[in-house]
Amino acid sequence: MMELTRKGEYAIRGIIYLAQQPPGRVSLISEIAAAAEVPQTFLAKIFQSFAKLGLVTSSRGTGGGFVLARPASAITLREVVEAVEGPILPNRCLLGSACDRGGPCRVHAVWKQVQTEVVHILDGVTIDTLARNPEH
Amino acid sequence: MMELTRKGEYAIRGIIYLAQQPPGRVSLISEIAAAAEVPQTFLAKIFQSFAKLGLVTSSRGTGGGFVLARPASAITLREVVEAVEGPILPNRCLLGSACDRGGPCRVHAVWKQVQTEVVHILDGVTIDTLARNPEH
DNA sequence: CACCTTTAGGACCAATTTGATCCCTTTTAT
DNA sequence: ATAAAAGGGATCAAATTGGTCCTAAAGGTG
Repeated sequence: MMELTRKGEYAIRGIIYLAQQPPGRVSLISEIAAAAEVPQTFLAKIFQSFAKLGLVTSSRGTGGGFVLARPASAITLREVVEAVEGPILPNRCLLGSACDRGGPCRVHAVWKQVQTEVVHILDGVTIDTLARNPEH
Repeated sequence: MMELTRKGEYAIRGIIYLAQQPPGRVSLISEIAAAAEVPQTFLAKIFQSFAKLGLVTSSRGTGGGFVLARPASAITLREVVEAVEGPILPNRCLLGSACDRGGPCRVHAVWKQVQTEVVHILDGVTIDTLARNPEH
Protein backbone atom coordinates (compact mmCIF):
# COMPACT_ATOMS: atom_id res chain seq x y z
CA MET A 1 0.00 0.00 0.00
CA MET A 2 0.86 3.72 -0.17
CA GLU A 3 2.46 3.29 -3.57
CA LEU A 4 3.44 6.18 -5.72
CA THR A 5 1.83 5.94 -9.16
CA ARG A 6 3.63 6.20 -12.46
CA LYS A 7 2.51 9.77 -12.69
CA GLY A 8 4.33 10.57 -9.47
CA GLU A 9 7.46 8.78 -10.62
CA TYR A 10 7.46 10.54 -13.97
CA ALA A 11 6.86 13.90 -12.30
CA ILE A 12 9.90 13.47 -10.09
CA ARG A 13 12.14 12.24 -12.88
CA GLY A 14 11.07 15.09 -15.13
CA ILE A 15 11.59 17.88 -12.66
CA ILE A 16 14.94 16.47 -11.56
CA TYR A 17 16.08 16.67 -15.15
CA LEU A 18 15.01 20.31 -15.32
CA ALA A 19 16.89 21.02 -12.12
CA GLN A 20 20.04 19.59 -13.62
CA GLN A 21 20.07 22.04 -16.50
CA PRO A 22 22.08 25.26 -16.35
CA PRO A 23 19.96 27.91 -14.57
CA GLY A 24 17.60 29.67 -16.96
CA ARG A 25 18.00 27.15 -19.74
CA VAL A 26 14.72 26.33 -21.46
CA SER A 27 13.96 22.64 -22.04
CA LEU A 28 11.48 21.20 -24.49
CA ILE A 29 9.00 18.66 -23.24
CA SER A 30 10.32 16.28 -25.91
CA GLU A 31 13.81 16.67 -24.52
CA ILE A 32 12.73 16.11 -20.92
CA ALA A 33 10.64 13.09 -21.86
CA ALA A 34 13.52 11.50 -23.74
CA ALA A 35 15.99 12.13 -20.95
CA ALA A 36 13.65 10.92 -18.22
CA GLU A 37 12.48 7.97 -20.33
CA VAL A 38 8.84 8.87 -19.93
CA PRO A 39 5.98 8.95 -22.49
CA GLN A 40 6.03 12.48 -23.88
CA THR A 41 2.29 13.17 -24.07
CA PHE A 42 1.84 11.94 -20.54
CA LEU A 43 4.70 14.05 -19.25
CA ALA A 44 3.21 17.08 -21.03
CA LYS A 45 0.11 16.77 -18.84
CA ILE A 46 2.26 16.54 -15.75
CA PHE A 47 4.18 19.67 -16.65
CA GLN A 48 0.89 21.46 -17.28
CA SER A 49 0.06 20.82 -13.64
CA PHE A 50 3.48 22.06 -12.61
CA ALA A 51 2.96 25.26 -14.58
CA LYS A 52 -0.48 25.89 -13.09
CA LEU A 53 0.90 25.47 -9.60
CA GLY A 54 3.83 27.73 -10.28
CA LEU A 55 6.56 25.12 -9.97
CA VAL A 56 7.74 25.75 -13.50
CA THR A 57 7.17 28.54 -16.01
CA SER A 58 6.26 27.61 -19.53
CA SER A 59 6.48 29.51 -22.77
CA ARG A 60 5.04 28.65 -26.14
CA GLY A 61 6.26 28.95 -29.67
CA THR A 62 9.75 28.81 -31.07
CA GLY A 63 12.29 28.90 -28.30
CA GLY A 64 9.60 27.98 -25.83
CA GLY A 65 9.67 25.22 -23.26
CA PHE A 66 9.97 24.83 -19.51
CA VAL A 67 12.17 26.33 -16.80
CA LEU A 68 11.97 25.98 -13.04
CA ALA A 69 9.98 28.87 -11.63
CA ARG A 70 12.12 28.90 -8.49
CA PRO A 71 15.58 27.67 -7.56
CA ALA A 72 15.58 23.89 -7.23
CA SER A 73 16.57 24.36 -3.61
CA ALA A 74 13.21 26.05 -3.01
CA ILE A 75 11.07 23.28 -4.48
CA THR A 76 10.30 20.41 -2.15
CA LEU A 77 9.60 16.81 -3.05
CA ARG A 78 6.28 17.20 -1.31
CA GLU A 79 5.21 19.96 -3.69
CA VAL A 80 6.08 17.85 -6.70
CA VAL A 81 4.33 14.76 -5.42
CA GLU A 82 1.23 16.62 -4.31
CA ALA A 83 1.09 18.49 -7.61
CA VAL A 84 0.27 15.28 -9.43
CA GLU A 85 -1.00 12.89 -6.78
CA GLY A 86 -3.05 15.25 -4.67
CA PRO A 87 -2.59 15.96 -0.98
CA ILE A 88 -1.10 13.37 1.32
CA LEU A 89 -4.13 11.88 3.05
CA PRO A 90 -3.66 8.37 4.40
CA ASN A 91 -7.34 8.12 5.34
CA ARG A 92 -10.39 9.92 4.07
CA CYS A 93 -11.42 10.96 7.56
CA LEU A 94 -8.58 13.46 7.69
CA LEU A 95 -10.50 15.53 5.20
CA GLY A 96 -13.62 16.56 7.05
CA SER A 97 -13.87 17.28 10.72
CA ALA A 98 -15.77 14.06 11.31
CA CYS A 99 -15.51 10.53 10.02
CA ASP A 100 -18.38 9.01 8.12
CA ARG A 101 -19.97 7.38 11.12
CA GLY A 102 -20.20 10.30 13.51
CA GLY A 103 -17.34 11.75 15.51
CA PRO A 104 -13.68 11.21 14.70
CA CYS A 105 -13.00 7.54 14.14
CA ARG A 106 -10.81 5.52 16.45
CA VAL A 107 -7.86 5.49 14.12
CA HIS A 108 -8.13 9.15 13.26
CA ALA A 109 -5.21 10.23 15.42
CA VAL A 110 -2.99 7.52 13.97
CA TRP A 111 -3.60 8.57 10.39
CA LYS A 112 -3.07 12.15 11.36
CA GLN A 113 0.30 11.17 12.75
CA VAL A 114 1.21 9.27 9.60
CA GLN A 115 0.24 12.24 7.48
CA THR A 116 2.27 14.64 9.59
CA GLU A 117 5.36 12.44 9.47
CA VAL A 118 5.25 11.82 5.74
CA VAL A 119 4.65 15.49 4.99
CA HIS A 120 7.57 16.34 7.22
CA ILE A 121 9.91 13.95 5.46
CA LEU A 122 8.90 15.06 1.97
CA ASP A 123 9.10 18.72 2.94
CA GLY A 124 12.66 18.14 4.05
CA VAL A 125 13.85 17.04 0.63
CA THR A 126 14.38 19.57 -2.14
CA ILE A 127 14.65 18.88 -5.84
CA ASP A 128 18.10 20.39 -5.70
CA THR A 129 19.21 17.73 -3.24
CA LEU A 130 17.82 15.00 -5.46
CA ALA A 131 19.36 16.49 -8.59
CA ARG A 132 22.81 16.60 -7.03
CA ASN A 133 22.53 13.21 -5.37
CA PRO A 134 25.43 11.10 -6.65
CA GLU A 135 23.52 7.93 -5.80
CA HIS A 136 22.09 7.26 -9.21
CA MET B 1 -2.25 10.06 -2.16
CA MET B 2 -1.45 7.21 0.24
CA GLU B 3 -5.12 6.58 0.86
CA LEU B 4 -6.37 3.56 2.66
CA THR B 5 -8.93 1.68 0.56
CA ARG B 6 -12.38 0.60 1.69
CA LYS B 7 -10.98 -2.84 2.28
CA GLY B 8 -8.52 -1.44 4.77
CA GLU B 9 -11.17 0.60 6.53
CA TYR B 10 -13.51 -2.37 6.76
CA ALA B 11 -10.73 -4.60 8.02
CA ILE B 12 -9.95 -2.23 10.86
CA ARG B 13 -13.57 -1.70 11.81
CA GLY B 14 -14.24 -5.42 11.77
CA ILE B 15 -11.30 -6.45 13.89
CA ILE B 16 -11.95 -3.66 16.38
CA TYR B 17 -15.43 -5.07 16.88
CA LEU B 18 -13.99 -8.50 17.54
CA ALA B 19 -11.59 -7.02 20.06
CA GLN B 20 -14.45 -5.44 21.92
CA GLN B 21 -16.17 -8.75 22.56
CA PRO B 22 -15.62 -10.67 25.79
CA PRO B 23 -12.45 -12.79 25.43
CA GLY B 24 -13.16 -16.09 23.74
CA ARG B 25 -16.58 -15.11 22.50
CA VAL B 26 -17.26 -16.32 18.95
CA SER B 27 -18.76 -13.78 16.53
CA LEU B 28 -20.54 -14.52 13.29
CA ILE B 29 -19.46 -12.69 10.18
CA SER B 30 -23.04 -11.48 9.82
CA GLU B 31 -22.88 -9.99 13.30
CA ILE B 32 -19.53 -8.30 12.71
CA ALA B 33 -20.67 -6.91 9.37
CA ALA B 34 -23.83 -5.48 10.85
CA ALA B 35 -22.01 -3.90 13.77
CA ALA B 36 -19.23 -2.47 11.64
CA GLU B 37 -21.67 -1.37 8.94
CA VAL B 38 -19.78 -3.18 6.21
CA PRO B 39 -21.04 -5.35 3.32
CA GLN B 40 -21.11 -8.86 4.71
CA THR B 41 -19.78 -10.78 1.72
CA PHE B 42 -16.92 -8.36 1.36
CA LEU B 43 -16.05 -8.58 5.04
CA ALA B 44 -16.10 -12.36 4.78
CA LYS B 45 -13.23 -12.19 2.29
CA ILE B 46 -11.32 -9.88 4.57
CA PHE B 47 -11.70 -12.23 7.51
CA GLN B 48 -10.55 -15.10 5.34
CA SER B 49 -7.28 -13.23 4.94
CA PHE B 50 -7.12 -12.63 8.67
CA ALA B 51 -7.60 -16.33 9.33
CA LYS B 52 -4.92 -17.35 6.83
CA LEU B 53 -2.46 -14.99 8.44
CA GLY B 54 -3.29 -16.16 11.91
CA LEU B 55 -4.81 -12.94 13.19
CA VAL B 56 -8.11 -14.65 13.91
CA THR B 57 -9.17 -18.25 14.25
CA SER B 58 -12.27 -19.38 12.44
CA SER B 59 -14.55 -22.34 12.97
CA ARG B 60 -17.28 -23.62 10.72
CA GLY B 61 -20.68 -25.06 11.31
CA THR B 62 -23.18 -24.35 14.05
CA GLY B 63 -21.60 -22.32 16.78
CA GLY B 64 -18.81 -21.37 14.43
CA GLY B 65 -17.48 -17.92 13.70
CA PHE B 66 -14.43 -15.83 14.44
CA VAL B 67 -12.33 -15.10 17.50
CA LEU B 68 -9.07 -13.21 17.81
CA ALA B 69 -6.17 -15.64 17.60
CA ARG B 70 -4.13 -13.52 20.00
CA PRO B 71 -4.92 -10.94 22.64
CA ALA B 72 -5.89 -7.65 21.00
CA SER B 73 -2.88 -6.09 22.69
CA ALA B 74 -0.65 -8.36 20.62
CA ILE B 75 -2.13 -7.44 17.23
CA THR B 76 -0.79 -4.30 15.65
CA LEU B 77 -2.54 -1.96 13.28
CA ARG B 78 0.23 -2.62 10.83
CA GLU B 79 -0.57 -6.33 10.74
CA VAL B 80 -4.21 -5.63 10.05
CA VAL B 81 -3.53 -3.09 7.33
CA GLU B 82 -0.88 -5.19 5.65
CA ALA B 83 -3.12 -8.26 5.81
CA VAL B 84 -5.50 -6.71 3.32
CA GLU B 85 -3.54 -3.97 1.58
CA GLY B 86 -0.20 -5.66 1.20
CA PRO B 87 3.12 -4.44 2.56
CA ILE B 88 3.77 -0.76 3.07
CA LEU B 89 5.82 0.22 0.04
CA PRO B 90 5.68 3.88 -0.90
CA ASN B 91 7.66 3.28 -4.06
CA ARG B 92 8.19 0.21 -6.16
CA CYS B 93 11.96 0.56 -6.03
CA LEU B 94 11.94 -0.50 -2.38
CA LEU B 95 11.11 -3.97 -3.55
CA GLY B 96 14.14 -5.06 -5.51
CA SER B 97 17.70 -4.09 -4.81
CA ALA B 98 17.76 -1.80 -7.81
CA CYS B 99 15.35 0.64 -9.38
CA ASP B 100 14.13 0.07 -12.90
CA ARG B 101 16.77 2.24 -14.53
CA GLY B 102 19.91 0.77 -13.02
CA GLY B 103 21.19 1.47 -9.52
CA PRO B 104 19.06 2.81 -6.69
CA CYS B 105 17.10 5.84 -7.83
CA ARG B 106 17.71 9.29 -6.40
CA VAL B 107 14.65 9.23 -4.22
CA HIS B 108 15.21 5.73 -2.98
CA ALA B 109 16.49 6.80 0.44
CA VAL B 110 13.54 9.13 0.93
CA TRP B 111 10.95 6.45 0.25
CA LYS B 112 12.84 4.08 2.49
CA GLN B 113 12.60 6.66 5.25
CA VAL B 114 8.87 7.13 4.67
CA GLN B 115 8.35 3.38 4.78
CA THR B 116 10.31 3.04 8.00
CA GLU B 117 8.41 5.85 9.71
CA VAL B 118 4.96 4.63 8.70
CA VAL B 119 5.75 1.07 9.70
CA HIS B 120 7.01 2.35 13.02
CA ILE B 121 3.85 4.33 13.70
CA LEU B 122 1.51 1.51 12.73
CA ASP B 123 3.53 -1.02 14.71
CA GLY B 124 3.09 1.15 17.76
CA VAL B 125 -0.69 0.94 17.72
CA THR B 126 -2.44 -2.21 18.88
CA ILE B 127 -6.02 -3.20 18.18
CA ASP B 128 -6.56 -3.24 21.90
CA THR B 129 -5.67 0.45 22.10
CA LEU B 130 -8.07 1.25 19.29
CA ALA B 131 -10.85 -0.87 20.78
CA ARG B 132 -10.61 0.89 24.13
CA ASN B 133 -10.19 4.34 22.65
CA PRO B 134 -13.00 6.50 24.04
CA GLU B 135 -12.66 8.85 21.08
CA HIS B 136 -15.38 7.38 18.98
C1' DC C 1 1.05 38.59 -42.95
C1' DA C 2 1.94 33.63 -43.36
C1' DC C 3 4.15 29.98 -41.30
C1' DC C 4 6.40 27.20 -38.08
C1' DT C 5 7.16 25.85 -33.41
C1' DT C 6 5.79 24.91 -29.03
C1' DT C 7 2.59 24.45 -24.95
C1' DA C 8 -2.73 24.24 -23.42
C1' DG C 9 -6.70 21.78 -23.04
C1' DG C 10 -10.23 18.61 -24.01
C1' DA C 11 -11.91 14.20 -25.59
C1' DC C 12 -11.15 9.72 -25.66
C1' DC C 13 -9.58 4.95 -24.72
C1' DA C 14 -7.52 0.40 -22.88
C1' DA C 15 -5.87 -1.91 -18.87
C1' DT C 16 -5.88 -2.41 -14.12
C1' DT C 17 -7.67 -2.08 -9.57
C1' DT C 18 -11.40 -1.61 -6.45
C1' DG C 19 -15.51 -2.94 -4.43
C1' DA C 20 -18.35 -5.85 -4.36
C1' DT C 21 -21.92 -10.22 -5.29
C1' DC C 22 -23.12 -15.07 -6.17
C1' DC C 23 -22.79 -19.85 -5.95
C1' DC C 24 -21.12 -23.97 -4.64
C1' DT C 25 -18.16 -26.73 -1.36
C1' DT C 26 -16.53 -28.06 3.06
C1' DT C 27 -16.72 -28.46 7.89
C1' DT C 28 -19.11 -29.09 12.19
C1' DA C 29 -22.74 -29.38 15.75
C1' DT C 30 -27.19 -31.34 16.79
C1' DA D 1 -29.74 -36.27 7.83
C1' DT D 2 -29.87 -31.63 8.40
C1' DA D 3 -28.90 -27.05 9.37
C1' DA D 4 -25.42 -23.62 10.18
C1' DA D 5 -21.45 -21.65 9.46
C1' DA D 6 -16.93 -20.35 6.91
C1' DG D 7 -13.92 -21.37 2.46
C1' DG D 8 -13.09 -20.47 -2.19
C1' DG D 9 -13.78 -19.56 -6.95
C1' DA D 10 -16.05 -17.03 -10.69
C1' DT D 11 -17.95 -13.06 -12.06
C1' DC D 12 -19.04 -8.17 -12.60
C1' DA D 13 -19.68 -2.97 -12.49
C1' DA D 14 -17.46 1.22 -11.33
C1' DA D 15 -13.52 3.87 -10.61
C1' DT D 16 -8.81 4.83 -11.32
C1' DT D 17 -4.62 4.62 -13.89
C1' DG D 18 -1.92 5.26 -17.74
C1' DG D 19 -1.87 6.88 -21.73
C1' DT D 20 -3.02 8.79 -26.89
C1' DC D 21 -4.87 12.11 -30.15
C1' DC D 22 -6.59 16.23 -31.99
C1' DT D 23 -7.43 20.98 -32.19
C1' DA D 24 -6.58 25.56 -30.26
C1' DA D 25 -3.75 29.18 -28.69
C1' DA D 26 0.47 31.69 -28.29
C1' DG D 27 4.88 33.25 -29.72
C1' DG D 28 8.91 33.75 -32.99
C1' DT D 29 10.70 34.43 -37.85
C1' DG D 30 11.03 35.60 -42.77
